[in-house]
Amino acid sequence: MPAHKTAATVSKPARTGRSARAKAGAVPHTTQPEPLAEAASEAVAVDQVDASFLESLLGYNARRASLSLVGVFVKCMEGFDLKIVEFSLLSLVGGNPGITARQLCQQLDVLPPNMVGMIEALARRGFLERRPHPRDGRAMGLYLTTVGRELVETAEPQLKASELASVQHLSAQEQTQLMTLLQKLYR
Amino acid sequence: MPAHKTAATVSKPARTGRSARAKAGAVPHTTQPEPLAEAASEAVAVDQVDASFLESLLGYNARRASLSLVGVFVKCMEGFDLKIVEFSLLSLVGGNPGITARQLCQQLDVLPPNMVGMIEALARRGFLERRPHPRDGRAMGLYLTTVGRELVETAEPQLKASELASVQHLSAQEQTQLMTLLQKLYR
DNA sequence: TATTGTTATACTCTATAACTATA
DNA sequence: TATAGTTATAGAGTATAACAATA
Repeated sequence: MPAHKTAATVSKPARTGRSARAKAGAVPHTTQPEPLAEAASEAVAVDQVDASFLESLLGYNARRASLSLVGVFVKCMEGFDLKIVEFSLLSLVGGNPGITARQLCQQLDVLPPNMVGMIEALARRGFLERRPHPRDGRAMGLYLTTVGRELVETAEPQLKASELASVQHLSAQEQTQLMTLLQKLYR
Repeated sequence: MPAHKTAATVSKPARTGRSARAKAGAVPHTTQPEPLAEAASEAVAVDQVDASFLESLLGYNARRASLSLVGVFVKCMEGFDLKIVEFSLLSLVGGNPGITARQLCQQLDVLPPNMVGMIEALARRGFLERRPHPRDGRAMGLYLTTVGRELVETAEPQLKASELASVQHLSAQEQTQLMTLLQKLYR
């Protein structure tokens, strides 16, 4: 079952600063019905937003980091007029000639009804084609066309380069560590 | 401007293995019109999907790691019937009494028209309330109700605990390194 | 009986235009 | 003139149900 559907939680760089939370008084754990943190109906203004709790969450940071890299990905694929999922699909077909729609659904976490249009659109653009599956009469194998192959062979190294450029401020060791730690999180 | 809109690229654990790509023959960079990688109309079957290129991308790994933690987040918030963005909103209001809808939009990367319903829904559920802004007649300051505060004060530590439990297979040093490296990616 | 691909459709999320009240 | 909040609406993404053909 899909693990997406996880909209906005993170976006712009958040300011540090303790203004508002300090003003409200650290929210004690004691159960005092009165006084409330902000009196009866006091109205105050927030100058600098304090997002320190969210920023302390690993998930928050992982999501922001992911969005940052997704941005690199998106920008790079714009030149090819491909969405991330479309590029990923073509890359998988390129690496797995004869792959079925069902297998792509599992890899890309796309439901079968939503995969249909995606494949058809890419086929209409001349990037891939369907052939009967050799062993399963229900399924269709997917293959890159020559144009599709050229696209993937151009896009893949370009993407790697963009990604590398975007993490140039990390040392080689840090890049390796990061990759290792990320994989530890989900594998 | 929002940085989302980045659907499926990643999901289930991908198998390692070189089956299909090896069979297709490493896709040489030379421009030989014939033979194509998969002959004229050869149909082959893919047994084990090879996602090694995608897996070599930092963005792919970051997204999968993020989705994994988002899963922890979602599961933890289910008990409170809160979406991630709703919890984040309440947490921000808790830490920033008097925060405006506009400030929340910037923090959470939600567009103003979409913020309206979210705030109203949480207000209707009795978690927060609006009061006139002390200095800006156009704006409304947001404040947690007592119920809302209790919710946040219960949910926040519970979330921290869930997150910690989900990364128990990482050493304390690795957890710190990971946090640092993630922040280096987007800050 | 279970699975692949497919259609139709509903629901959620995200985005744009435009209006009002105030700064 | 610009901004905060709001309404209406369009669009993209994601979800379920159901069907035909094949396993």
